[in-house]
Amino acid sequence: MQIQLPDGSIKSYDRPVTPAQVAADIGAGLAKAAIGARINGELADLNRPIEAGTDQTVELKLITRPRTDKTGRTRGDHDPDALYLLRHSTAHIMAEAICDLWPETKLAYGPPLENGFYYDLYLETPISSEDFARIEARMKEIIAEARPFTRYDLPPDQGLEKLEAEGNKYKIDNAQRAIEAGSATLSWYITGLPEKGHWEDLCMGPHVPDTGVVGAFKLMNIAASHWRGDVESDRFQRLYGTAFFTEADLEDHLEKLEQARQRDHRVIGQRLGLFTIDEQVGQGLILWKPRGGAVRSVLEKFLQEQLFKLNYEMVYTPHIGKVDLYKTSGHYPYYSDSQFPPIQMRDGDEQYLLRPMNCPHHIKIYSSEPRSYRDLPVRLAEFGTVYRFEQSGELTGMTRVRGFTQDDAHIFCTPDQVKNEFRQTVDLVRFVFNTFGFEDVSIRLSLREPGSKKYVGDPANWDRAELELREVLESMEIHFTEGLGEAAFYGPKTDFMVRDVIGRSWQLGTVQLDYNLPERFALEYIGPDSKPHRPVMIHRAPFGSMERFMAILIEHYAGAFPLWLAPEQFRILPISEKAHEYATRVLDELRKRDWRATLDAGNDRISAKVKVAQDDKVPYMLVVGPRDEQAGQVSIRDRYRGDLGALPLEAFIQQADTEILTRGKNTVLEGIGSKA
RNA sequence: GCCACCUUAGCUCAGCGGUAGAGCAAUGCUUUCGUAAAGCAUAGGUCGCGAGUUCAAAUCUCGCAGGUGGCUCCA
Repeated sequence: MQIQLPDGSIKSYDRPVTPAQVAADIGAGLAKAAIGARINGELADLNRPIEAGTDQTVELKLITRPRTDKTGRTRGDHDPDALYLLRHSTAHIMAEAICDLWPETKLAYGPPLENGFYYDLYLETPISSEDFARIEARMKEIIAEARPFTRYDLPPDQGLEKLEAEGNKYKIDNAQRAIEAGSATLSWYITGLPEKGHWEDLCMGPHVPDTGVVGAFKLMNIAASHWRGDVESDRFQRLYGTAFFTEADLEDHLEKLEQARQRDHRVIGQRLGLFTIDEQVGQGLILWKPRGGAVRSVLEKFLQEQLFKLNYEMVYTPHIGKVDLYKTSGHYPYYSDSQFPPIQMRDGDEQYLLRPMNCPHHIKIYSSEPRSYRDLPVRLAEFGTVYRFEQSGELTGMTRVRGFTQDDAHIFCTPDQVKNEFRQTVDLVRFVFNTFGFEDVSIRLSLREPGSKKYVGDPANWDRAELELREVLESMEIHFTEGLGEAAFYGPKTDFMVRDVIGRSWQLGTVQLDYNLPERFALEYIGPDSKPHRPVMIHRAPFGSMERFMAILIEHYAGAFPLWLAPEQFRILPISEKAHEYATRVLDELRKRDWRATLDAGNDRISAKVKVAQDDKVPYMLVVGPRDEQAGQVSIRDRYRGDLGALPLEAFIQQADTEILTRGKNTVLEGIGSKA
């Protein structure tokens, strides 16, 4: 058997070996550092025998604990494989500790995650975060014992028999799934040695060699989860934790989490006075304060400018409509659970609904007059506010709310025009995202779940729509993932997803293809043959919703909006009251241009004014004193670059104007560097 | 909606059975100052809301509301 190592070198063996033995053959240092392996790409235990015929070549990559620097931090990037093994094993250690403390615990499932691990378990007694210290203390004991993880395998029937005898239905379920997925055996891991091991868990592995490898860990939080993700099924307690090879790495991780918290749009939104939520107004209802409103208004103007270039037309429609409208559209029968209940009129049976979507209103504008094929595409745009009754536990800041404004538009076009219109809207979304410098955007083709009853319309239309979306994305060479069951109820869509500071993924922009609503509303246009034809609709929103986009934008810039977006673009800081008159003249000059400028007329010292303006993340501070007044200049301070020196007021205005018009591509005094 | 936790001054937080505190912000006065916080003073709180236990509740118990993290959901 040939073992090929990542550097290309080959070692030959005439008998089965384990990665541990290969590591030992290479060197004592490697043997000590190794904690697992990839055998032909598969993650495996260090002591897993490598099975192969004599003439076969096996690729082996040893996974080692990281090298650390003087401070005990991992050097370079963390190895995801090493952390995966470590965290998986830590999950077992936590599970053992919990079973020690609560012997009636029934374990279910405990995988590693990107940043840690969790274990789902069934236990009547609620575990609270106050119990974490006890659990952690027991875990530390297990780690101090440096007990080996020892694997053993049983054939499926014997294994199931054993599990039946133990009576844990969740593990039996796991085992049955493994067998269905084609597992030849069922495996257990003993934390300890077989002859004296006292704790074991059904587990596919792999694991680190022993519990002593875990250098640092922390239980993070506890949440409810459900067996097989089914709300009706048994409720688990899910404990989240994280683990690293060293204390310093763990501390760095916790520090990063704390920094992320400081970037959180809810923290910054409060600090910078961008928005507020009032419980008397209602959960999930955003009140945009003047500074947030300033940003939003720039965003809306920016987008409208783009839309006019693409021949969109603005429309305005009310926030409610009769229930019957939504029966026709399909919203009411299909999604009544997630809508605010209907408004019942005093007399008669009439009911109105707060609209969950804007499309029915726009459809009625389309159908309010006869349409010719010559008029198409018709592109109707509106910053349309919609209301959805999201579950209370789902609401978060500005990212998940109950009332929000979509930068919505509906394109009505002929079947021939679909691909072109779709391509154009995808380009628009990409242009928007590029403008704000979003780089970590993933694109998802959201398709229907085969066999589900969540969708309206003719399957043939669905097939056609899904195929068209796919073809356009491929022709544009866009990399995308597929999301089965993520489609809208009326059609498939392309979603643009970004992550927030906590790592949660949110849908922002969306482009949706819809053959069904034109059908349900019997929309028509007259074709060149003088006969009526059915148009196709594209629903699209580049920002998605103003609220969610704003949230992501706040986090993206950590509240430091670029000049063209900043709620307060300039703040004039007079050195003393003697300069107030000149400062006011400067202020007037900026405001004449509709720029968002303020004057700090307080009697603080200049350094105090600077500090406050820095904290408020104002892009440019204009320091003015007698010197500046005499020279007709302003002393410019940039929030990042500090004191940029002085410029004549007119020259500064010109440079700032360029920075605003180019949306930050050219900044004031760029490249000049030296102080004036 | 489910589970755990949280809710004290505008903000960040301390107090955790004996009747409310700090820093920052605010307001006033002094200072008139050249690039990340000058000094002094004043004001500000039914301790989320409602019950209960107790001689006594911000503190203990229960209910409700809102928030945070997950789960589920997400047109």
